[in-house]
Amino acid sequence: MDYQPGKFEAKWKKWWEENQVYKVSNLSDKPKYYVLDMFPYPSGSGLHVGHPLGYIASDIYARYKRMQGFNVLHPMGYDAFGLPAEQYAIQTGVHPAKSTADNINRYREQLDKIGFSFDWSREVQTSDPNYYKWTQWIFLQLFNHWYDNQEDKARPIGDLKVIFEKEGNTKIDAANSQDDSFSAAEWTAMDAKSQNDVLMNYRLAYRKETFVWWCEALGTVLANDEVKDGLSERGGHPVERKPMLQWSLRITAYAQRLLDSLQDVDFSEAMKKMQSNWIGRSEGAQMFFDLEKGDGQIEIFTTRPDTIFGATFMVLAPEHDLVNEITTAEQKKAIADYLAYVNTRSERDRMSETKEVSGEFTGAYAINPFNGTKVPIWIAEYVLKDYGTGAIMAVPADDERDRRFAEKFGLKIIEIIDKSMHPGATIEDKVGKMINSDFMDGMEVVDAIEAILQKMEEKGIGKRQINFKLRDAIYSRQRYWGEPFPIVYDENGVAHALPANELPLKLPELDDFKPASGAQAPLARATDWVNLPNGWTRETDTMPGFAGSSWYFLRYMDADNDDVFANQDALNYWQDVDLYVGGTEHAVGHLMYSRFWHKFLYDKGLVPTKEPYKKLLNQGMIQGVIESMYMLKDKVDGQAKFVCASLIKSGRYQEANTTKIPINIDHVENYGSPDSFMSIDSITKFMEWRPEYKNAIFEFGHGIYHHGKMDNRLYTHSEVGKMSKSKYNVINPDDVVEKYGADTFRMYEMFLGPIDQAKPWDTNGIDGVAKFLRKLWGLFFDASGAFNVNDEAPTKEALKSLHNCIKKVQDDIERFSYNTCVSAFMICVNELRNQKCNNRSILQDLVKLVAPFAPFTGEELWHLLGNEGALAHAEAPVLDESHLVEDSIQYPISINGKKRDLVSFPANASKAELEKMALELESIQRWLEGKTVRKVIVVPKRMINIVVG
RNA sequence: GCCGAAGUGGCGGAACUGGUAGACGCGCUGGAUUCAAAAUCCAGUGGCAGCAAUGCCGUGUGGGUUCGAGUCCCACCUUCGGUACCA
Repeated sequence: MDYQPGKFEAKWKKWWEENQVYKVSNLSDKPKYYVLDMFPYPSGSGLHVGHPLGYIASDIYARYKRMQGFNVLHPMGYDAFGLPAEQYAIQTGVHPAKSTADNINRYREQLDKIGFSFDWSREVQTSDPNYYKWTQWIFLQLFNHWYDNQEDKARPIGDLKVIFEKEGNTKIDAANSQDDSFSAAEWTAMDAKSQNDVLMNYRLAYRKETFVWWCEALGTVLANDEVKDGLSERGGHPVERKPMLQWSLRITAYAQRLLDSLQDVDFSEAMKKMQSNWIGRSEGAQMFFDLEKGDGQIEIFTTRPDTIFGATFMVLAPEHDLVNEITTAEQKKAIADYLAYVNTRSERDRMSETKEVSGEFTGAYAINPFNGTKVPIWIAEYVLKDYGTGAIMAVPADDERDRRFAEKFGLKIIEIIDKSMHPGATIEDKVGKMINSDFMDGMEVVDAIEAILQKMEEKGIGKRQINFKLRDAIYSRQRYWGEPFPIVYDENGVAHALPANELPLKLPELDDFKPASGAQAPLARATDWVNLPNGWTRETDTMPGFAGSSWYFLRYMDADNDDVFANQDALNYWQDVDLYVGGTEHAVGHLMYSRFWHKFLYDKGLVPTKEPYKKLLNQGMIQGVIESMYMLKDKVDGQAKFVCASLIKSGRYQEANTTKIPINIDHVENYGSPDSFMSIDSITKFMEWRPEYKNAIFEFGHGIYHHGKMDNRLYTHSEVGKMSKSKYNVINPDDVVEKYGADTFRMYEMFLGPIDQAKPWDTNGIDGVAKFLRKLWGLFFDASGAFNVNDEAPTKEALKSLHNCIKKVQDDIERFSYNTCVSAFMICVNELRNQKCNNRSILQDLVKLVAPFAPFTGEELWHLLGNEGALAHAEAPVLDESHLVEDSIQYPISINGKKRDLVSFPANASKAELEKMALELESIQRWLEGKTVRKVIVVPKRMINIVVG
């Protein structure tokens, strides 16, 4: 019988489901193992060939561990809230819940076809009220806690009230955004609203007017990690800095712990680096500069307090609070003009022109606390409101930006470090001898830093401080399709938590999902829902995408629980995720947030581990080949004709031959000459640049691609890039599964290369894997096509082939080297074929060994062999090294490191014997003529090297 | 700029702790089978020279360490990913 996976895949899929083969219990004597995938956002375009890569890798590991005797939790779910569904709703009126459900069904169908061993009874959907009930609940816990820096953990907000009553806020060391200090008496004298306003500045989930990234096109604010290069990560729309009243999460309270425990997790170095850069810890000093006039002070942060004698001016961020106050009458206009200029500039402008310096003098001066010199105070864009204190002391002698600024505006530069002993050293290297620096003169930089810190503390001018780049996470989104905040406001605008028994607070029904007027979220339209009978109102913003994904892995442990987010027995059994598989794109978003939530829950005693993920495996992206756009140089009917190769290649050219498709224009950007080739992306840009081409049409050439030859008027270009709908290079796994079978698809994705490497999808090689599965199948059948295995004792050579394979595959699975596993299988099957092996015990072990990679084929053969239960729960074959023992070993023999012969010697030969035998070889003798043997290196079982001179 | 990863045949990639470079697969070439094609099977396949045995050269570039380097060290080049007026 031929290998026809289509004939049995559906059967086993059904059988697995009916027998709940992959359902896993929280009660087991076996050791636990938790294999998790980053759950997908169910987009409208379905899965492409890149999505399953990680899922296949994790599934192989889950199946492998299961057969090794572990109780394996391997769940799947959907990150179901999100912007695309909402935008689709705005365009079409289809409710996001409906389109999301449709997409989920499609995803499920696609996933099922690939044969994953997910326990679907634990499925979660973040948009399900039974799930987001607990997202809201955890949010309220954050709302009801503050962070005690002394104890280094979160504590209930009630504790803080007690502290304030006793001693005000002057002694407590808490993570906060409270500007003013107050005594116990002042606290007691405050009215309820003022007290609540103060408490808000200590909560781990707090509401405050802050500068946020506002995206006009999306009609919502975005978090730091959702903004890239001044554009929104989703959609690539411009964003601007804007002060708004928003909810935030005080992730900064956990900055140090998030950094420290990176040491305890098994993430790639690159991933750790990315996270620690994002956290951005820097050690330095906080210092105060008195203003020349009045009794105000400017607070600055610097990592180089030693350079203070070179501080010849100061710079404030344009948005700094003091700017207005200190600007002198004669500079008022200049400063106002500069601020106006700053306002006209988009974030993108600001980022793209970092070489261009701009700024303005406030007219005011500050006093250098060490030598009493008067230094002018400027404002400039290059100082950021967000970082440090939004103010710096500028040391033009040793800071690149300060120097550029000083040079442009003719400010004084005082050299303070003699780096003549260290040519090429930069300020980062912290080397050199101090000069012009009073008591520090002659000191090495590192000693100077310590000396000035001490002096500073003595004089009370400043103190040591640690600063982080990490910002608090903006947690409000002006959207419909997200978790509603379980928050209501009283008539004074004070935020109150909904009582737990009112959770989940469900999303109200709407038929218009567009943002309401101003920066109001769509929910503001649901007036019945917003306005409560007692005159209170609900929060109308919703939570961001990372809310639901910050804790979903915990819900899988106990997915149906209505009383708690997951019960303690389940949490204590499953503990944490042993293996987490997903893409690097979540390095600073999801992974940071979920680590933060986990640590908070740990502080509360609600989870047993400090970190959620023990090991992280990043799968590389499967890329598509982006084919160029060809362009005919001449015009037809007054219109330029464009030919898109990717459409031809994707097989849609037939339809395209007869259809003319207008080009979509959504980018505005100049593009070069139309005579050169263009990528499909750039064509849209080009069209905008040259509107006369606006009505040009796609024409799909035929005959061009098939013959591998280009019309000489056409230009071609192809590159590797992201697989995406807009690039017409998406490969649908369904088609591959349809054509070759799920197991071929699975194995081919693994065979493509190392799992963590990005690689372009290339269907060309898939035949090799398909052939392999046919050969494997063929071992079980005779020439007439009848199932035929024998029960005799296996031959020595068959055992050797099998156990070689077991050894290699088990080693390689452990180090996630799946591509080499596949080649080990190929080698084994080729050998068994040559041996004409159809021995039952050999083949049965082989089936068990390939089972994690090829579950459908494995299951079919397993049952053909007469087994009853599910292959997934069979025991993995056990390696017996005794089958691998060799009588003789092939030794490469080298002269001076160059291989000259390859000879087989007995495996048990001693070093001396090997040396003697090697030297006596005729093939070696001829190289030794007239030379002296100086040394012979023998590495038993490896090689022999003869050194002559 | 800074941080990280990677450069190996025509292609995807192997070589785990320094020890036979190119496993396995694709592609290609020749052959078998076939009326023919597909599929299948067999053989070959890093480059150069040679009928061959064999020799020389070969892991981005240049140097070094070593009996021996794709692997270790130094300098550089290229590509990809992250990040960027972070004081």
